[in-house]
Amino acid sequence: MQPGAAADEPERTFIETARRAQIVAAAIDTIAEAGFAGASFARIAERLGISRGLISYHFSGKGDLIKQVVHQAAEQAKAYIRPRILAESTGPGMLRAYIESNLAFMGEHRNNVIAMVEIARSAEGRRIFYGDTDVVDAVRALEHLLSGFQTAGQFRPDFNPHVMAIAIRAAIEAASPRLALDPEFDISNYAREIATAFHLATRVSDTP
Amino acid sequence: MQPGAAADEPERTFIETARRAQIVAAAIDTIAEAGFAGASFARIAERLGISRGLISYHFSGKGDLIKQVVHQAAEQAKAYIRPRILAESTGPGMLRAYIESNLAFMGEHRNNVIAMVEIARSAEGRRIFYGDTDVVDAVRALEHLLSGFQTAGQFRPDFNPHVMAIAIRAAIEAASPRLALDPEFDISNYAREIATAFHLATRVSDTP
Amino acid sequence: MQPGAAADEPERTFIETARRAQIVAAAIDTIAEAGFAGASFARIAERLGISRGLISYHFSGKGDLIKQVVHQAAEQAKAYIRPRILAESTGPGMLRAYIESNLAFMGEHRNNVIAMVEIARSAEGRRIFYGDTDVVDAVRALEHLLSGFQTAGQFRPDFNPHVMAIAIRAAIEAASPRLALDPEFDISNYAREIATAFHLATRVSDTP
Amino acid sequence: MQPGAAADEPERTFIETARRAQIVAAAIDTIAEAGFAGASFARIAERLGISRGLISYHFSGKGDLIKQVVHQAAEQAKAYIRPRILAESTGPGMLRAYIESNLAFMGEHRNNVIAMVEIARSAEGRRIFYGDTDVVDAVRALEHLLSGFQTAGQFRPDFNPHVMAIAIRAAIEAASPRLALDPEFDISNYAREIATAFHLATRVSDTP
DNA sequence: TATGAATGAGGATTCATTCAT
DNA sequence: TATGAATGAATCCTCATTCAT
Repeated sequence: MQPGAAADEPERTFIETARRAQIVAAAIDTIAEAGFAGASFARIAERLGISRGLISYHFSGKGDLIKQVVHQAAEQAKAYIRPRILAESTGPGMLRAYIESNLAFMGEHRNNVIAMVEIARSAEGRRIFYGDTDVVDAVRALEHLLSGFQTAGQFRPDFNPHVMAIAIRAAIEAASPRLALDPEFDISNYAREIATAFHLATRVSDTP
Repeated sequence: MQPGAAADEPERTFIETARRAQIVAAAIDTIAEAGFAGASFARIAERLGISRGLISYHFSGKGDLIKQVVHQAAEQAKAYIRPRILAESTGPGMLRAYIESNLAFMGEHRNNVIAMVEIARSAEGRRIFYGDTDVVDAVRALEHLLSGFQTAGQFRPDFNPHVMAIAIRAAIEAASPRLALDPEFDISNYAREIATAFHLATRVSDTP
Repeated sequence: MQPGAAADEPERTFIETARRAQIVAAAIDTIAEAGFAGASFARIAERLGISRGLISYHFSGKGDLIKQVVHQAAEQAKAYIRPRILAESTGPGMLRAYIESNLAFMGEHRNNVIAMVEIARSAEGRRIFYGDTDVVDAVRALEHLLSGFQTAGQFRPDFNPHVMAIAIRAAIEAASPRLALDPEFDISNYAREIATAFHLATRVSDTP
Repeated sequence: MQPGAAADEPERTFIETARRAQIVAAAIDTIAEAGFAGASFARIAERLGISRGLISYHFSGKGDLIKQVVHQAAEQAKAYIRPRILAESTGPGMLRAYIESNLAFMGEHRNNVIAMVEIARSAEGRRIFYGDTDVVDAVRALEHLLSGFQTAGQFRPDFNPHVMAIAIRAAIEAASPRLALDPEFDISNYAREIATAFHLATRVSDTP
């Protein structure tokens, strides 16, 4: 959850930065459309009307491009979600904000999220990020949130925060294929339902 | 949920049936091991010590093989899970049985489940099953269970059964990568936690 | 210098054996013609009128093919040269036989030798054979011959067998590019001259 | 053997001359390190911290650059070797000086020599110099030396100077890969041994 | 039934080169 | 002078599929 900055990034021209972003964006759309395995350099390049070689020119390899895809998508997601969580003060409020802002972001940036999920799910994608923190972070940060406020007494004390975090992330990510396939899928309703479900699953029990 | 037999299946010799089952089993293990994209005919054939061509001989294409993989895996899962659900009489009991038997089956047949999830998640796999019922069935059957007993007053009346079914399936399927990657993952504990969480999320509210 | 046999060679069909030999032969000619770097699968395949993929089908990679090229060429060379050396009884006789039979073989199998030298000289080729014995053997075997008969008093005692072996091999291999480029190059005359030169360079000094 | 200047060389600014020399030097080191095939413009440019394009700007093509590499290396070698030969008065003295100064230069300018040999050996390199005099010169000059003093009665009359020159050059050049690969290779000892060997091979026979 | 031979498309990547700036 | 952006050809390799045997 550390803010984006990496000290040793190579300096880049304006044009290069633009091209890289453009290619990353095209990669995101291509992955969302054709899946991770279907997102060949050829298809990405075709979408932009550039040569395959140019992608290799700007990225040191397929793995590099994929990493940038995830990085870019993750940064955007964090920028969207974090303030909405921090605007809340209670654990349950934050949990609801977490779920709803995650899904709201997904609704507004379908492809970003579809691409991330697609990458995370593919075996090759997991190989690229083997040992990388960025990916597991999503679950871990949520787990911390849960266990923190559980200790503070704002959540039911007898659930396993790790398991609960997995379940919540799974429910969020499950929206992704529906978004992609079902044009009538109502994501804000989905968000409300999920938030309520996990509110009930985590609240301190009401009877003494 | 109709039992395996389709009317227009071609007649098969004993040997052919055996070979097909053998190849499907090898495909399951290969997918579980190397991922969907990594499960080439070459690798599957190598595992069995047969020629690549033989797979093409027995299956009309890769899509056909994948369909059989899912079919075979799904049949086994149903055979395991259904009686355990039907042994229960109440809605909450059935829900708990659904969750726990699903995860128990996953624990005992890792590869079957990993393969199914791997296929369901891959874009190419989804393309193969586009419009196919087998895959959506898992969610739909659960949804029927929920809405049936919701009508009967055994579940909280104000949740959307479709959304809840998605969330439950997602939580169950999320166990798959953990099973594959984390050898210390305790699936029976995970099952208990998930069952409890969704029990709380679906029970009729206790306060008037 | 151990005879060809490798115990664990995979069994091969008649056709496969033939194809492999054919491809190796085409590779030899292509290397001789276009150099190591110029011997792409495409060019080799084109020469045979087969597809590029077929070469990949029969050989596990470029390195594998190159190894077979060297192996095949080396076996033929050994089969030609060894009996001619062993037919001699004295050190000087063997040395002359070594030089002359090497060069005679080169004259009769230009491409074989050109290919071997080309491979041995290219950086990539050396990478493939890094640590391999087959290649250094040529110098080492000669060195043993020299030092053996030097000890026996049949060669001048005060030369370094290793250095001398290098020089002799170099003189032999130097014929290769001439063979390739100069159609008028008289290799048997070259052989005689070289044999004489190194006879003089290695004989026990005639004056007491 | 004509001194460097060609009449129709284009005029060059100081900077251009410096850059060209710098690039040629980098090319030499790169070839020595990565082999001829491995010496791409990319690697050469990287070593200097300049752009690939700049090399294309200064040289009309890869062939041009390679020619300059050989030219520059050859000039340096000649400047080192010639005076050492001319300091001798007898044929055998000159031959020994030729061999020893060649090898001494190689010891002191490994990369120069390795690069030259690497180029001369590669098929692509030979293609570039097809019909070029610079390369054959090395052999031809030595051949003149041998035949001149042979006529003068200072060398054995019955050897073929052309063949002998080839053998001597080959022995000298054979040191190059050893220099590159074997850090313990003792080149001055090698030089002495070779010089002695060819002294014996070329001297007028001592017995009437 | 099963094999092994063969294809051809498509994969990422590297390369020398060109050109506007 | 020099750069950096871009190209297109060429590299090896893997894949699913076909077909004669």
